[in-house]
Amino acid sequence: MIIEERENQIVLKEVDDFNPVHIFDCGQCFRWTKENDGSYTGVVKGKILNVSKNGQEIVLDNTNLKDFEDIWYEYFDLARDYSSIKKELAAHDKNLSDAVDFGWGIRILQQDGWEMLISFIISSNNRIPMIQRAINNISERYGQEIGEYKGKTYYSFPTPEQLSKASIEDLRECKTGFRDKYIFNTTKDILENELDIQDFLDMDSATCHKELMKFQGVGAKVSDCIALFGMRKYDSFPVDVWVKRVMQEFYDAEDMSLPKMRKYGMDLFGEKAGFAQQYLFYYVREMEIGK
DNA sequence: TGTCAGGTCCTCA
DNA sequence: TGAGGACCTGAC
Repeated sequence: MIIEERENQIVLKEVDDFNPVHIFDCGQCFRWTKENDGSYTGVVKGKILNVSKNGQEIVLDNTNLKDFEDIWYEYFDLARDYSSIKKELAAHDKNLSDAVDFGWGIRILQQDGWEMLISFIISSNNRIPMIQRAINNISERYGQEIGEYKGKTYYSFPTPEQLSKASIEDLRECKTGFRDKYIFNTTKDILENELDIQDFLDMDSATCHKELMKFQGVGAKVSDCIALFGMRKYDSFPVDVWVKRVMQEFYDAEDMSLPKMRKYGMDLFGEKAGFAQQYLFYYVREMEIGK
């Protein structure tokens, strides 16, 4: 990978496994919006970034070399060799190989654990546009104004302290629905017990999964998503309706319960279960396989 | 008008 | 343990 600094931009050349569409549309994040020109704009760590693919180049707009080194290199997981991961997964079986070919540019973003916790609580029994809207409402009301980009104002995701200013009714007004009390209680839980989200990153996967489920509104699936996308637990295997479908279509899994399906997937793909899940999930959802 | 969506919680056996 | 129902919301 070659890194080139231009005016207010960083350009990445010769990146093998990086496609903004795959990365931002594979269901791992909710705060990147697609612009009319096909690029994506989002907010991370108080910075607004726009990402586009121009031929073989990846263009990161509205940034500089320092922020690239401090934030974006880690956020986009650029130290990881996705080619070798894909090679290993593709060798596992034909279906996974097809899924990897289809979503070749997926990378698992290293997102903020606290933001993932609240975001995936909102995701339960919900649709993606509604999830995005609720998170945006929360950010606009309780986060901090970051600035403008191409005429639009952007806000940071609120800290636990900032979000604690919201009542259950306030959260309902943000269109979180019946999850309002889950968010309220989880936020209160963190502040009152002085829980540090960073501690979850140091836990082993099983402990992390179990501890996350102690928060109200966090069941097995949501816990796995938070662990995978916010806590670097790459052996997590979130099982939702889509993954259940793919396991039955591709892997002869019988109609088993979700906890059993979770174990089935973790046993099947081992320490790379999270990566396998992402390629499979993106593949079946885009192709609407098994629906 | 009824169903359904990237689940979780609660209740009851 | 496991099954069954309720649950905000809004798009079809």
